[in-house]
Amino acid sequence: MRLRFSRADRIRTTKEFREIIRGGEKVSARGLSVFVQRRSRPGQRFGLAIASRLGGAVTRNRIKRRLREYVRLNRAKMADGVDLVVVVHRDLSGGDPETFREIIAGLFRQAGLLHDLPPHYAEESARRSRSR
RNA sequence: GGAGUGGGCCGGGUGGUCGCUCUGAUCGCAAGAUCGGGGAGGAAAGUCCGGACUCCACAGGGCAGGGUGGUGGGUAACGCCCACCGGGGGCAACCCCAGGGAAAGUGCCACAGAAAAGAUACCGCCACGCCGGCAGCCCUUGCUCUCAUUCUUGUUGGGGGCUGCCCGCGGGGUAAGGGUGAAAAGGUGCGGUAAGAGCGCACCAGCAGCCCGGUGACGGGCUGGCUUGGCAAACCCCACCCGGAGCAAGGCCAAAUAGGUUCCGCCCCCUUGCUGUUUCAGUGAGGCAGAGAGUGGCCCGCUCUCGUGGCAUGAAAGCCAGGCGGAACGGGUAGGCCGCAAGAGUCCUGCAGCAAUGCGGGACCUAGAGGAAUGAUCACCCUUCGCCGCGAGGCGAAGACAGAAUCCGGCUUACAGGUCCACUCCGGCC
RNA sequence: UGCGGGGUCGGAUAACGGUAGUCCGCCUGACUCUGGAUCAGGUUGUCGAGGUUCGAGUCCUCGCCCCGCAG
Repeated sequence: MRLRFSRADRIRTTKEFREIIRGGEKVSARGLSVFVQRRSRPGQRFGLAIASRLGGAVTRNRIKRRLREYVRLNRAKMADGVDLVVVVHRDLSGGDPETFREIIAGLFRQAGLLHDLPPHYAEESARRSRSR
């Protein structure tokens, strides 16, 4: 499986965001929240939201890009048939990428979305499958 | 070499892998795939000004409101830029200035001070007049000294006059002085005067007129009368500018649901009492074929409601209104597409101009997202710092401010570090 | 995108352009066996940078931050 994350995989309208946040199940940990709405159709869709008081456009974009990169590399191991909205309330732009990944993986595992291996194994297997 | 002033440029590089997005070609019914190409900034920022563009409004002008404010030029326009003038700062290069009007009017100037602006004001100074006191001199008179005396001496006895000084009062002159204040009625000096005063004179500051230079702000010279506090980023006056809203502008396509307009169809049957009374209409009761609602798990049953109203007519047809069902049309919401990337464009260059800039010539095409792309990772190099090492070098860390959202011209603010040019001052050497 | 309002001690809130107050808090002392209450004294502030003015919390310009409104 190719590791992609394109426009069709994103939640793109205010109405859908509101629906998922209103009706979804909420799990929070370490400055992050995720709202989960289960769907009957297959596939996952993600909406990423960064609180505007966390900083300027540069820091918010940095957080969002890191988050998106994590989702791109790891969504194959995550539950199917869900819509997710991930909300960031804390500035995670500092610090090294490894701890950032651990924080997100912890949240997803707590929400019961990530059934698989710990994150560094996931990284490792991803790299192996790439080189293969 | 040191210190500084003004201006320009850059602001990590190369390669590999995995992605995102736009686009060209090919393949594919489509989803998409393959190959090729493009993909943040000097401030993209703040949104402080000015335009382009779009829609609305509009005969012309004014008021209100807002903005700008030395002069000349540049520009599509500006609160921007250039040059110059005036003022201020710096030894200098150079920098800073909302820099029109205070004699149109209103207002304010705390504390202190006589007074903060109408100087008929207060204190003071000055001469004059009056009252009083003191001192000196003179006149007169009493007493005394003396044997005596009109003389002389003495007298802190009385009266009068003159002069000087002092206190008070009166009506005048004066604006020199008043030490407070951020600021004091042009300043300094000489003359002058009862005392004084631009009262007169010289210089300085300022004002007005004339002449000369300059497009002009203004500068220089001469002459004159002697003179006007500050604040307009207080109200205000003057000159000039401004129609309003904004790409979520605006245009096109266009579901579902509700509503609008038009058209078509349907709005009933049986028995019987009463009223008008030919059919028929109204009204009441029943039948229970039909529709709807409620109830019971369903068929079915039970209960309730509906099964038109008006005009017109001898009557029907008809017309108007209403209800139900169906079709079409238009507006419009979600959503989609356009607006939206060839432009006051970028680079090189000639001419005009002190310059801003203008007029030409040549070459080039350079982001286009929309809950919002431009990222992640690895290796090598570059810069800086720390540690180790005598050293060559090794290890580790860091690499500014910041992210397009219709576009453009400015302003302002943020910014590690690097680099280039011109100029000024100081020191040294030749 | 276009508007509007506002930043004053630790908190709340006043102040014509003229000495920055008031309440709560905090500290010290008095009172009390101690604490509380009470009384007296003290502490700390105009969002930042420029400008106008003799003088700025107040007026002007620029910046920073907060809150709100409209589509």
